[in-house]
Amino acid sequence: MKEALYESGLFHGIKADKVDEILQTIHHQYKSFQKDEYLYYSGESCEDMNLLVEGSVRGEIVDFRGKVVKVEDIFTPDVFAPAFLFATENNLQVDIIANTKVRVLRISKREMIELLNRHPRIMENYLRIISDRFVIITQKMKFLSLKTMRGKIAHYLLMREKRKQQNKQIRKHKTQEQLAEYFGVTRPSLTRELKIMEKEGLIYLQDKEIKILDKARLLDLMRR
Amino acid sequence: MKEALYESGLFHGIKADKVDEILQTIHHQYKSFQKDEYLYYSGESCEDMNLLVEGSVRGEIVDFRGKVVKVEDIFTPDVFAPAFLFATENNLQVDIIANTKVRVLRISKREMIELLNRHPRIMENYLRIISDRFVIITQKMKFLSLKTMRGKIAHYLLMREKRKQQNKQIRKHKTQEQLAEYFGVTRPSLTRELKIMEKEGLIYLQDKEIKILDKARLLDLMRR
DNA sequence: GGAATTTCGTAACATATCTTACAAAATGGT
DNA sequence: ACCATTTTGTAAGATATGTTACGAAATTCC
Repeated sequence: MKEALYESGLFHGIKADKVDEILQTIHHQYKSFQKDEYLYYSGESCEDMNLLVEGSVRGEIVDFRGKVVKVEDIFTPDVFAPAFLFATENNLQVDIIANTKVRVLRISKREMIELLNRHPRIMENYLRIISDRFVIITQKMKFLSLKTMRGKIAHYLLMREKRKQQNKQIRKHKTQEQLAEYFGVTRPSLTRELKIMEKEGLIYLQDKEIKILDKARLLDLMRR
Repeated sequence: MKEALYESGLFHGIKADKVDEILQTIHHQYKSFQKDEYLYYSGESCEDMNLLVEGSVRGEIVDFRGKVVKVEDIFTPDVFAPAFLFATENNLQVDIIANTKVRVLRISKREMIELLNRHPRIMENYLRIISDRFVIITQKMKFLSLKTMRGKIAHYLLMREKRKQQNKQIRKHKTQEQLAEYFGVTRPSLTRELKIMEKEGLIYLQDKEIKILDKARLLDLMRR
């Protein structure tokens, strides 16, 4: 659990014993949550920095009434909702829900500002964390703005391909059910479209995996 | 033009002569652009902080092929693309285009970090700027994730209402053409839906303005 | 290895939005 | 006040995706 801290983006580039030393100089606390417990409700204001040291949480966008889209999963040892802490309107736009048993390190905004001022490295780290999250959400938005289901499928497949080639984390296989949710469409519609794309020779469905056959035409699909 | 600096979020809470003094200690430059000139292309890496001191720019999301969505307009005296400067993957996801004749203050990343370390107030300001932008884009995403056109119309109208009541900038009337683009639908479809909603007594179309008649039912529409 | 559960394939029909086209109405310039 | 241009209203047919329902195939559990 402590190791999570040392490996976190927040303390990146700072030696373990130095991290301990720094933590002794500031108020902080650990808090635990059960699986499926809400860490924050949408609309609630965020007064603390939250660093996951055990487990994972998800952010879900909520509208005035019901859930709409899962934004993303955050895993140990990442900070979640880094931006809402410092925003003028610091009310969370999302629900934060524990995927598993969870433990977080909490540091108040006031203390956090102190920390950032005293430790240039942590400041740079925190800026990077917020900024990276911003980039991710921008990409997500780009994805949502794709109009057709084909476009989304093509985008998803090509990104996955790209990640594989860069040897980044190869994430586990998603079921069509999960994919459909990710795309914001219904499962039967997704299946239908996938089969049509297969007939057209764009992709190949094998062992519940989706293989790319015609990359060029997939790229073409994303025009609109 | 100088006044823009003093009123900017970046130097908020810092007196004008102090701003001048600070600027003398760090390298910086001013750069001008014509209307419609590209300040940055999507994919280009961002190595400088950019503070608008004259004019306005817009960010446009670009896909592998064509434009998709206008993200937002940035006006003097705001910073644009504040997150990309510090992101690990610091390639811009958007095109930045001059809406008008534009002048920007540029400070390199290295100098910027110096600045943030030396001046706690500027650091807090910069964090707030990034964070606020994050909140805006999250809201935008929330909007995009609304499935039905009715939901989007309802959301838009209710937000506009809210802004009016808070006496925030009352933006100029949008044509149906512009609204349709904003919603990502075609113009005839929007007109049709608006007329139907009018018949149902939800809204009232008068002088090209959309008036709210039944707030409660509009709220209801956003469920899905 | 058989039963229970999950995942996938498919079909018929419903609905929302798009496409294209045209005309009416409003607006702006001179 | 008139003409040119923009904006809005409308309609018919096309297309994409949703809904519901059911069976087949695959996977997991005991």
